[in-house]
Amino acid sequence: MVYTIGEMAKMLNIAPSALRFYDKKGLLPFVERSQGGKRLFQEKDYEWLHIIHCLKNTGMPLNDIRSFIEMAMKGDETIKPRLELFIKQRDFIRLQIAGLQETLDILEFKCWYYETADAAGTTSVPRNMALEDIPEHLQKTRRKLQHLPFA
Amino acid sequence: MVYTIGEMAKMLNIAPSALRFYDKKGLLPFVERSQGGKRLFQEKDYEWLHIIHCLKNTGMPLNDIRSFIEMAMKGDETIKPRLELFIKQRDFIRLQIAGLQETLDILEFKCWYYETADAAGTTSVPRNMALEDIPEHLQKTRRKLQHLPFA
DNA sequence: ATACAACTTAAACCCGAGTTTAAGTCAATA
DNA sequence: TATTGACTTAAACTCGGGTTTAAGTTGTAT
Repeated sequence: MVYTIGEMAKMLNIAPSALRFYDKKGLLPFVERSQGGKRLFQEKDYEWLHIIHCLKNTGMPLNDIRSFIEMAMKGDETIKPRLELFIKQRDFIRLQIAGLQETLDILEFKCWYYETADAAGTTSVPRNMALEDIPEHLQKTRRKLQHLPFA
Repeated sequence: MVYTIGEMAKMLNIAPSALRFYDKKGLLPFVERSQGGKRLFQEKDYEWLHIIHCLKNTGMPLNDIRSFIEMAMKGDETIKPRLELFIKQRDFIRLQIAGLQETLDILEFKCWYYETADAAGTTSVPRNMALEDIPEHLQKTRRKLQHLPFA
């Protein structure tokens, strides 16, 4: 079963122009062409594109994805660099999650803050609330935010 | 205590040009000027900038941050829109974290996969390994990745 | 008073990640 | 065979988020 670029784009739920763009950037060296020059996507290409999608989800730049694809197509001699690339990306994602978790703590505090302010009609109520009157799971964040003002 | 743009930039560990850029985009309406037109950053402005930094960390676009700053400066009449903005951003971050967690699972599987391939000298070893021989915490991800090829 | 570093602005430039446009080709159907 | 819709390319454009450059000003130290 082969697919045109439009069909494949629909299956992936992205624009055909994005696929052409990836191809131009060297991310799709595996895609074959018809006599007339049209791209012919195979089943296996869908899997490649799925991998590309995953890597994109991790925030990996297109250039790095291209390197990975090139390496992966070379076979077993490139196991080590591929491993290193994934380790780097894994560590990067761990950091990203940790950062977002801190941010989420702050946002949850802010939500409580403004819900309380909304109920009271003024931000002075949550702003001046004693630490022990604040919901327990927010107290740690509140202490971290000590040095911050109202906002 | 007031600071010049250069001092403030150093405290925040960003380029002065970034601060001017934020100012131009309307993110710093609170910053005052000297007679000569130089920006004078106050202690409280550091706190504002800290908030901006947090919001940027959440992936909030500068335009949304500007709205937030404008609202926050207006006082109690804008409690509700600020609350809504934070709820929106909190939910967005929750989704972002969930997505990254899935991605991390995949990357951890890939790291194991290539470590095993590296030890064996070929990807065929992890590729053809029976599900029950795979480390337990990776089995779920492996099942999810069933439909994928080698890579 | 002058030099000098650090500031000011507007405008141009850069980057990644695409989208849009223009001009042309392919191939299935009427 | 002519039309039509989906494809092709190169090049221009977009957008967010800045950085760089050029020309000029401030204000402090000598």
